[in-house]
Amino acid sequence: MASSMLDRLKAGGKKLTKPRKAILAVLEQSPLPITAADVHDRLKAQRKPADLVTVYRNLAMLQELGLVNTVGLHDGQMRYEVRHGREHHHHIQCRGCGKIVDLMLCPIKKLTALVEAKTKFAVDSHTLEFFGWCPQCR
Amino acid sequence: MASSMLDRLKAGGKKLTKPRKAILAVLEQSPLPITAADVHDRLKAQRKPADLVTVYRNLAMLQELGLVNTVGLHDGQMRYEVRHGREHHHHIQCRGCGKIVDLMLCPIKKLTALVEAKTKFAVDSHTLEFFGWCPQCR
DNA sequence: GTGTTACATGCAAGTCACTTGCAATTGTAA
DNA sequence: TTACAATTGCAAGTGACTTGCATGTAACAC
Repeated sequence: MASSMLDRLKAGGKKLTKPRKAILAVLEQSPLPITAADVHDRLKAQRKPADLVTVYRNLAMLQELGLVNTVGLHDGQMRYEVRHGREHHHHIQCRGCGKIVDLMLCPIKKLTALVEAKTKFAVDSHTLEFFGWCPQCR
Repeated sequence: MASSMLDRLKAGGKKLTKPRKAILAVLEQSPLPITAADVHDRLKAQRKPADLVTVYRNLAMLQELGLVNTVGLHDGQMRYEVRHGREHHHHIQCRGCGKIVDLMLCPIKKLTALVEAKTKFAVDSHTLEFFGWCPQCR
């Protein structure tokens, strides 16, 4: 696990419990954003089961500390991905099979100043997700 | 109500019931996307109450016919806005008070071809929402 | 090591947005 | 006016996520 993550946990007064370490490991092993239920299932598969509530609480905590990003794809559940060492990016999801692919691009940075000028808001984040049909499903 | 909406309903074999007309009117009167609960409340305020289930079913139907857009802002509920006569656009929401403002811009069209080339997906839609702090809340 | 304590966990129950089953109602077109 | 399919309202169900609370356990001091 990246030591920066351990440092951030320590700085937040968080303990390194067994379930917590297992949850972090699952997140780090996943190249794509996954749901709380996914994390729960993988913990069970690895014979390190933790309560789904514990998963939810840890994901919320990691998000507050800025260690994970959330990805909402409008299918009624949040997905989570570790932030550490990864560039800001977006995703595309297939409407057929649900497959998610990373898109290592973001055209929004240049736009933020324009949005701020138009709205007088202080913009602090944005979401951008694409939907369509993957090669297998179209 | 825009006659195109009536035409589309008719073409879809839909009846023009009283609750349905009232729901459409509420949507058309709202300049910003609103939730099913919002629609339900406004119907009650207008003395044209309809069951929340009826609201949900009509919103789903209108979305299928392409007469309304859905807007997901990651607060656990969908919002709906009529499509008729409005350009494709996005939104910004205040993290403090929840206020939503229309952003009449979209930088994504030009990007779609690039995304399709990179992923081999057939892109058919995208979501883009901004979050920040409005002038009153920051 | 032992003790202390604040943070964490697991279970049960609760919440909230949304959906489904079904009997009763109502547009619509013949 | 009749007939039938679409629609509605109510009740109950679903699924993601949250909260309350008693028990468990890192982490730090001794």
